[in-house]
Amino acid sequence: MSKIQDVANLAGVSVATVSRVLNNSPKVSAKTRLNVINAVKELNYEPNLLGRNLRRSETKMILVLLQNISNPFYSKVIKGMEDYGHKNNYNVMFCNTDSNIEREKKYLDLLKNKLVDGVIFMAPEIDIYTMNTIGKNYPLIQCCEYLENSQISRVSIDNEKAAFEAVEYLIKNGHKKIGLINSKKPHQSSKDREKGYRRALYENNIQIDESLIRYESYGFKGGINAIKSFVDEKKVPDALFTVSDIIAIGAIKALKSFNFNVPDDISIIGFDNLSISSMYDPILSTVSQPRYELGNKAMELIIEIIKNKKNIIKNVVLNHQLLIRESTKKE
Amino acid sequence: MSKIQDVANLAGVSVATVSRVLNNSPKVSAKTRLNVINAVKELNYEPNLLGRNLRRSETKMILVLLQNISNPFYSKVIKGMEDYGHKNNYNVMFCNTDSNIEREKKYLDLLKNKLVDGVIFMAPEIDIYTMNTIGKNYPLIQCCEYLENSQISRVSIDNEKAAFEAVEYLIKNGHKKIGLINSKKPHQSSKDREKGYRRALYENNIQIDESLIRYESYGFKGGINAIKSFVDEKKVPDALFTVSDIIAIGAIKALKSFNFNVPDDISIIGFDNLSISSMYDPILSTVSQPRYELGNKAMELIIEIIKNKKNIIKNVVLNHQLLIRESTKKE
DNA sequence: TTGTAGGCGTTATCAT
DNA sequence: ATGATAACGCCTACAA
Repeated sequence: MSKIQDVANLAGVSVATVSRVLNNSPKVSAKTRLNVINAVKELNYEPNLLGRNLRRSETKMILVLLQNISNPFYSKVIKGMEDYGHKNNYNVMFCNTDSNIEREKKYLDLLKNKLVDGVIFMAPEIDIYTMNTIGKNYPLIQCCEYLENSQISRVSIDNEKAAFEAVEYLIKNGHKKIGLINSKKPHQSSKDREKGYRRALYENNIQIDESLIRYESYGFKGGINAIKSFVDEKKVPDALFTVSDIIAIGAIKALKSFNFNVPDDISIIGFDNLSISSMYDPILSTVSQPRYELGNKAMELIIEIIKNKKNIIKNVVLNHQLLIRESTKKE
Repeated sequence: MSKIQDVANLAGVSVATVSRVLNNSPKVSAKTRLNVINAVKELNYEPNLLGRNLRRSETKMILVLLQNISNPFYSKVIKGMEDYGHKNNYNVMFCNTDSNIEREKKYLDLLKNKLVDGVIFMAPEIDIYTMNTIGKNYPLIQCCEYLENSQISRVSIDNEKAAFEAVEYLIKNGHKKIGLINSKKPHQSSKDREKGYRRALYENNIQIDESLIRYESYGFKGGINAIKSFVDEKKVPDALFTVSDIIAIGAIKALKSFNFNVPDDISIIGFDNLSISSMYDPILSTVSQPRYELGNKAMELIIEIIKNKKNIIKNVVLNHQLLIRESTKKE
């Protein structure tokens, strides 16, 4: 494996000149540059970036911490991050925390150990104090999910408003007994979506019936369990808002098994517009987040912090969209 | 940000001793070790791994190249890789190639630039010659998908046999007009699955009817299109084998829209046992790959290569499983 | 058991 | 425009 000195020898120049050529410095004569380039080719030279990284004290690598990479929600967010990152010569590394705080902390060591230049959180597990402390010393951004009141910039949608609109749509279309299936885990987005649900009922003079609210695991089974418990209690809502598509799909599957028809008997609105939601039968009405843009923006913000070394706290809110499709009955 | 020298100063020892403590060298007196540890804590010292990596010329980082991280097939494979990697002090980095050869080559630079210690391919785009060449100089492994006859170790299932068994099951249960929906992209696994399909028909004395075979995009739409074309040609099979669950689900969705019942009118067997396949209605019969183990083994192999520096070509074949569920009619 | 010092491969400053 | 050389932070002979 050849190193910069070998190239220098072959080209008959100093390592400094080789380095200049490699880094596109303008102060190299055309002739020398050509010499060097030929030597590089002849030796099949590949710069050892460990040396460069140490010297420059940067890695051009961003770490993205998410709950689990296989969550379909992330796919477009990831794309948005990668695109912006690559355009700016950054590589992006995605790591699963599995909602495990120890694991998250382990990954944060990559930051402290200078192996990555910045971290984007998509589902922070650490407490707000730790997050703020790390954020004082290292570039940090929160994307989609976040700790409220933290001193760390974030980009997300307005979850409260989105939920409000979804539930209001159900109300405007004649539904009265509107249930909520929320996640057991009290993420900020879930809390906000529940707030929106409650406000929509409140502002439309519908008494909130706590027996129509369920807190379940965030997934297919959560939806199934919620429906089972509604059926058990012989009190099935005439419409449902769920904090995720995957919960909604579980709910639909369970409703079918109890011979309820969606949307004729029950309307359902999910959240996130996952690809599966348009494959399902019926195609799910849902709230769509601008996932690509969320990722893109998060990457923009972190690179900005890295470059500017200063940290102005920003709360970027992007627009969501209510998608009405087959799982909701129109009045 | 403190460095090793600061710790040494505070502890009243040399940097060598600090380094020894950090690396758990046994030749440090208990007292000195304690001193150092205290100094480390007091200064909140975090070693700069860029220095270490350069010095040791390793990063303890494995790069996994896959088509797209959001493909649900990968989720458990990824978990298997991470678990084995972490247990052996390796970090794992997953990157999307989007089936783009340029992008793949770009990521391979991380290997040449010494930023990762090895690469696992899950859907190689580069040609066999390039792969072999790189494999001569750097640790490489193929997982699930692979280039046949390459000089690079791999771990996968026996796709031909798995397909054979699936199709034979359909035959044994009374189906005669058995269609195949394959992927347009001629990946090795798809080719092998088609081989298995053909062999099953052949060995059971069923004439292969090429008009029952479709090559479509690898996804939901592929399944839909295939069914549309069968219906257009007024020649719908009485059973279908598809090379992926997601194609199978597209097919089911389309069949429903044409008022075919699965499995009463048509039996379908997919491939991969994606989580969505057990959420669907009907629950999909499919071939399950030991995805966690595939990932685990691939990681084991690459770490082995890295440690041993020698490269014995291995073809590891793990066992698949035919899962018969709701989308197939029993005779 | 501990310290000294050289070197990993690169970049960047300062001469020339 | 080019070269010599000192870092970057760490590890590890080798010496003591």
